Amino acid sequence: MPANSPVSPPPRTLTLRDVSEASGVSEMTVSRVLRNRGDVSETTRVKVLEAAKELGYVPNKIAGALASQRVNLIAVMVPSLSNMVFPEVLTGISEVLDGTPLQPVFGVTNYQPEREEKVLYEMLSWRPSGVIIAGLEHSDASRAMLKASGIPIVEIMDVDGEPVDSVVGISHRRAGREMAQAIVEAGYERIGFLGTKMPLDHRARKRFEGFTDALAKAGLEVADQEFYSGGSALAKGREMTEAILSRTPDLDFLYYSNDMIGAGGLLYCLDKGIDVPGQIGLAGFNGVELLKGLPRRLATMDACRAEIGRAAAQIIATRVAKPDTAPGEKIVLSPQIQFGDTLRRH
Amino acid sequence: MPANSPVSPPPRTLTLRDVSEASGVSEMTVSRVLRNRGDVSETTRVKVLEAAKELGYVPNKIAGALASQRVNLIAVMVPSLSNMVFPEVLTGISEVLDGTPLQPVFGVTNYQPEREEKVLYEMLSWRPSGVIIAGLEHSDASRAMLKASGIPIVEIMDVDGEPVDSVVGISHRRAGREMAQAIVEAGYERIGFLGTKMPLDHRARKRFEGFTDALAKAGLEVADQEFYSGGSALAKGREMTEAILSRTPDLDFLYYSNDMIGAGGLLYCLDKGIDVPGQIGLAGFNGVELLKGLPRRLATMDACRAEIGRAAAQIIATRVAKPDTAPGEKIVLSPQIQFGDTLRRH
DNA sequence: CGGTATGATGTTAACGCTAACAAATGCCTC
DNA sequence: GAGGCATTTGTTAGCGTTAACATCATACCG
Repeated sequence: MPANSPVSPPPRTLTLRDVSEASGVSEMTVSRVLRNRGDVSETTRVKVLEAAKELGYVPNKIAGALASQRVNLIAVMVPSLSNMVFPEVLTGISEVLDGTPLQPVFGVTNYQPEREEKVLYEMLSWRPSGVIIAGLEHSDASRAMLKASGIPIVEIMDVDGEPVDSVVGISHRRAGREMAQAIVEAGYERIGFLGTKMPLDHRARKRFEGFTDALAKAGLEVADQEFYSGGSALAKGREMTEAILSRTPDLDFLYYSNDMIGAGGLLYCLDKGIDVPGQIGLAGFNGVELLKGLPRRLATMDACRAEIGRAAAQIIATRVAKPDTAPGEKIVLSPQIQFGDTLRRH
Repeated sequence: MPANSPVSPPPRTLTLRDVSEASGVSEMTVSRVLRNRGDVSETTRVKVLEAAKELGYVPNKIAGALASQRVNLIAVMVPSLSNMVFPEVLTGISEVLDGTPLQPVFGVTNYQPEREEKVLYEMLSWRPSGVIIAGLEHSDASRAMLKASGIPIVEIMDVDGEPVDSVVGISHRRAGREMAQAIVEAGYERIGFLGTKMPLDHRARKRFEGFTDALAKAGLEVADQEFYSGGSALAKGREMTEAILSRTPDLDFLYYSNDMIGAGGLLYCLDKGIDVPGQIGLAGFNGVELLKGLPRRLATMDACRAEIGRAAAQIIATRVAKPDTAPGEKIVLSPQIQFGDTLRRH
C-alpha cells in the first residue's frame, strides 16, 4: 500500500482550484459559474456545477470578501434576547433582508456599554455593509467607530436623541407622556410606578421621565415607586405589586415599565379580588402577544417592534443598493394606547 | 484651493499600513502589537497603540482570517427566537464562549429544512471553527456539509437519533414517557393531548410518541387531542382547552406540548372554576420562568436549556483548543418532573 | 472572404493580513 | 572587546478569491 493512499485524501478544505481541476476549466470560470456572473456557456456551467456538487465544495467567503471588497453582512446589535421584544425586531429585519443578498448577524450587548463597544468592534472588524443598533446612547468610542466605519448606520427603537446617521423608532418620552395623560383623563390620581432598576435601560428611563413630566403638568406626581432587577418578570410583577400596595394602599393606578411585570401585577390584583380598573387601574408597555391570553387585557402601548425592524432593514437595503442615497433618514412611528380592560376610558 | 485638498482625506478605510506609517514601525510589528503576539518592546507597543487609537483603526478580520487560516467564529443554528427556549440556550453558549477567543454567530431556521440548509451553507462559507445546531434531523445535503466541513459539530436539545459528531441534550421520548407514567401513577385515566401542528418540530413529536407509548404500556390511550399553529401561545392554550373540553368533557388530564399553551390552559381552567388538579390535572413542558408568576405552578419538566448551551459550547471550546480531542462526545441530561400544583403526587 | 462585433474563457494582480524565516540590535560573559 | 545568546524588528510569500483586462474562438456582415 502506498504511503499516501488515495483512499483517504487529506481533509484539506476544497478551493476553487479543486473544482477547476475536476471540471477542466479555469478557476475564474468556476468562480463565474458559482456567482452567476458574466457569460458562461451552458455546457461548462453544467459541468462546473456538477463538479462542485460532487466534491461538496463550499465557497470561501473570506477570500471572496477580501478580493471583492464586498461583505453582504448587516450587523444587528440588541441589548437582550430574553426580552420577547427584540426577537420581534429581528424577525422584522430578517423579513426584509431575505429579499436581498444581505444577511443579518446578531450581537447581544446585555445593556452594557462596554460590552456593546466590544461586540461592535468585533462586528466592524468583519467589515459589514451596514449596522442596525438599538438605542441612541453609546460610548464615545462606539459612536466614533460607527461614524468612522463609513457604512450606513440605523439606530432603532428610540428617537429621543442625536442619531449618528439614520434612526427608526418611537419617542419613549412621548409614550410615557401620553399614557400619563390618558390616566389623568380617566380620573386616576394616586399613581404608582413600577419598573426596572437597570439604569442603562434608557428607553424605560425616558418613558418614566415623559410620564412624570405629564403628571406634573396635571399637578400630580408619582405617589410611590418600586424597582426590580433580574428574575422572572411575571413573578416580580406580583411581588412588586404586593409590596407597593401594602406600603401605599391608597394607590388607584399602577404604571408598569413593561408588560411582563404588568401582567404579573394584573394576576396579583385578580387573585386578591381587587376591582380592576375600578379600584385600581393598570397599564404596561410593549404590546406583547402574551397579553392576549390573560384573563383581562392589560392596557398597553405597542412598541411597533416588527415595523421598526422592517423599516430599519429597508433603509439599509436601499443605501447598500444605491450608495448615493442620502443618509440621515429619520422615521418616527406613533404607537397608540390600547386601553384593554384595565384602564377606564375617558 | 488645490483640486485635491488635504483637508478632507478620502474616507478610504484604514489598513495596517496607515498605522505602521503613523507609528514609524513595520506593518508586522503593528500586527504583533494589536494581537498581543510575540515580543514587542514596551516603547513601540505604546507608540503603536496610540497611533491605532488616534486613527481609529479597526483591524480587518477578513484579511486576518484568510492569512492565518483561523476564524474564531462558532455558528449556532436554532429553529426560532420567539420561543423563549432558544434565547436561553444562546445565553448558555455565550456564557462559556465569553471566556475564550471564540465568538458565536446566530442563524435562525424557522423549523424549515431548506432554510436550515441555506443558512448553514452561508455560515460554513465563512469557515467557522465549529457548529452548534439544534436537533438531529437535517437534510442529506446539510448532513453532508456538516461532515465535510471537518470542524467540530455539536447537535443539541435532542439525543434520540444518530448524531453527525457530538450531541448534548435530553431524550424527548423519555421525557414524554416519564410524564405519562407520573400521570398514570397519579390515577388519571382520561387523558387529552394538546400540541403544535408543526410536523417539523421533531422534539415535540418525540415527546408525544414517548407519551403514547407509555400510556399504551399502562393500557391507556390518548382520549382526545387538539393541535394549533401560529398566534399567541397563551391565547391558543385557552382556546384549545375550551375546544377539547367541550368536545370531550370527561377528560381528567391535559398534557400540553409546551408550557405556554399549558399556562393558557391553566388560566382557562381557573377562570372556569375547574378544580385543578382534582377534577383535571395539567402538565406542560420546558420549565419556563414565566410559570413562576402564575396563580398555580403548572407541572412541567425542565428542558435544561442553559445547561445544554453551556455543555455544547464547552465541547466546542475544548475541541478548538485541543484539536486532537476525540470527537463524538455524547452528553445526555436527565430532566426531572416538577409536579407543581397541577399534577397530583403519586 | 477580410473585418469586426460578440461571447466565452484565461491571465495577472491585487485585497489586507499573518506565518515563517531573516536580520538587526542589545546585552552579557569571560 | 569578541563571541554568543536573547530580544526585537523587518522581509517575503502566500491565504483563496475576484476585478480588470487580455485572448481566443465563433458568427455575422457587406
